[in-house]
Amino acid sequence: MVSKRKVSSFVYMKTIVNEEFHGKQECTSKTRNISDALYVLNGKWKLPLIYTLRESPRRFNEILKLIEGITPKVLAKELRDLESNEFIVRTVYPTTPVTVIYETTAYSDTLRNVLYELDHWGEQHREKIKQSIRNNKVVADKHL
Amino acid sequence: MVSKRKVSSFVYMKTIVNEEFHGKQECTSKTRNISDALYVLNGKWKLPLIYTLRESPRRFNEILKLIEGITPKVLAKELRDLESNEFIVRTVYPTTPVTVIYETTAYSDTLRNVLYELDHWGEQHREKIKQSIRNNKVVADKHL
DNA sequence: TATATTAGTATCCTAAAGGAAAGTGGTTTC
DNA sequence: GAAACCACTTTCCTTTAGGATACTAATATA
Repeated sequence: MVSKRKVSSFVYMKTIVNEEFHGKQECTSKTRNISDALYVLNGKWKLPLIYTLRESPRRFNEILKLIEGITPKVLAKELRDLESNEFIVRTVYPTTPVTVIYETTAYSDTLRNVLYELDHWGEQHREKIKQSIRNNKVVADKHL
Repeated sequence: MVSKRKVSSFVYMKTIVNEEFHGKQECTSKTRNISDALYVLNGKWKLPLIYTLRESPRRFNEILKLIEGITPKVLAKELRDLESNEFIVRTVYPTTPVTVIYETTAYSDTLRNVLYELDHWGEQHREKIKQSIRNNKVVADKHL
């Protein structure tokens, strides 16, 4: 009845593959965790996508309207990436027209605190930028 | 809105639930914070850099050795970016040869929780990946 | 027959990120 | 006079991210 796309499991992590890279060096071990996290989460869309899909499972065109500015090509690619890293699951229901539901896995729940802190920080950051603009300081920002 | 399409009751339910409990306006405003945060923090180096500079003020060549893989050109650019966003301060001491110290501002301290959660998540993520490799779940990838 | 809907692809393109390798200028030490 | 140190800069190059626009197949509705 429903079909799920076959995915080739995880992407190797650069830091694991390149053992000579991080390895036993004490100095880099402190930033290694953050670099590893960024390696799978980096980019403009992945975290916002996980955030909205964690709120609720959604369909392709629904996400397109929800995530402001994303194009179908980019969305399809990001969803494939997230699926291959087991953050989301794609399920096809054979309705007419077809229905495809994307929903987060339990693994996405481990990002809960990361998302919460980024959400919180982003909000106060925008407030700071607004304040800077009022004080005639010029700082680049995305939303006004 | 209720769809006239013939869908399984499962999907039909979800669509209604989505519309009633997760309005579109609300959702986009929530991902906006995260997008705003990513706008200034995105990239391979910024968060690892803030992390190490929050540990201790450091000199240019010191950072170069500490952050594995970064080149002087990229480091100089990233430091300029972080400075312009008021995450760090650059101070020149007229020694011979010249000494340049980079240190974080109080504003970088607002990223404390974000960094802590990313650090924590990255560590457990790497453990998960290692486990997957031991279980032979991983298929070859371009980074090999 | 014409149109709409679904979940995407296909093509083409630009800008930005990132990287390798060498060089710079001022000063001090050997 | 040569070499080394520091904090970068310069040049050239490749890769990746992201975006605009158009298009597809299958079905259903008007």
